[in-house]
Amino acid sequence: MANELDRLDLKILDRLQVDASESSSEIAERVGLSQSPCWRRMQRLKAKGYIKAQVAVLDREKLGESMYIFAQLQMGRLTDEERDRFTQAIEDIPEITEAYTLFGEMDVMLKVLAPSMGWYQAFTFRTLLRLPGVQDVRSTATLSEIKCTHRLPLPSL
Amino acid sequence: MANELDRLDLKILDRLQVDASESSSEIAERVGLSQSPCWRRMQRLKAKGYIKAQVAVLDREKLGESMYIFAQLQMGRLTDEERDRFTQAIEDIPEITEAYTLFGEMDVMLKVLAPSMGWYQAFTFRTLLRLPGVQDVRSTATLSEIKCTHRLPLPSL
DNA sequence: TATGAAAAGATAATCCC
DNA sequence: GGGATTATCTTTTCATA
Repeated sequence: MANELDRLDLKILDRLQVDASESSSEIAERVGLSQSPCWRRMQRLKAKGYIKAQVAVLDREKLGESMYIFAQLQMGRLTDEERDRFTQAIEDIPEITEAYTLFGEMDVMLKVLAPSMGWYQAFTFRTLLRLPGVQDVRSTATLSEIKCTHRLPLPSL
Repeated sequence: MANELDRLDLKILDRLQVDASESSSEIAERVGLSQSPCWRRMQRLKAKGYIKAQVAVLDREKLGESMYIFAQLQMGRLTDEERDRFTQAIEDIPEITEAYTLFGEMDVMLKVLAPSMGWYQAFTFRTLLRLPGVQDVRSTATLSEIKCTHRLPLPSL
């Protein structure tokens, strides 16, 4: 991380992870600083890239029936060009919300937000299995959500 | 979803998913509205719960070495009380960023942000396997991140 | 009922210490 | 880093269609 962050910076980052709609004075008070230095730190944290974005978290259930499905892909050997097309395809499909390469026998883990089982069935055959290099898809549907956050645990708080 | 949302509301929600730091005038311009009706819609979307929170997205890599690991848990039968303790424990462990109950033979999928393999080894034996009802843990480590977002695909945009 | 315009209030951003 | 000032944006009110 390059320790250019002190405890106050970490406190600020963690507050922003929880609620980024607070004013700089409110955050300042929470972390024990006055408004202007706190604001300066926030600007610095954005400029240095520690804060990548500020986004609204929507209520998935209120926006319609949908379920997360984990899909593990087994991949064949890919040329650089195919790998780029694969990556780009994943970027371009909004229902794929996360994608990771894996250790072990399956090669890629996807998290897919599926509007329905029928949709996912078609998605598997018409989309996933046609992506460059995809040889096999193993899917695990989720039943319910226990926890879902993007808050990163910050060291030494 | 109860169609109390029109296309403008969905456009606003999607903008906020991408960048919630924009002013209401900027968002108004993007969706083709003037500032005050746009602002009122945003308020309504918050009040009705479509917008759950507004958070900063941090750069995980800049904040130190870490890797996501997917852990699939096989669970035994749980009493209601044990289930509550299990759920609470998951809530309380910040390194567990997501948790879902599953269809199929494994019962729970966790996404864990591990600072290191050594940490995860200890976490498996000292924490996961001691949670109420946990009988077996199968872990899949990720090698690299291809995509990671919380942006929900919104219908009819 | 929804919109637009405009005033009042709060916040962000800058300056100086 | 803190305090005070200015610029900007948010939020409320009011008039209009």
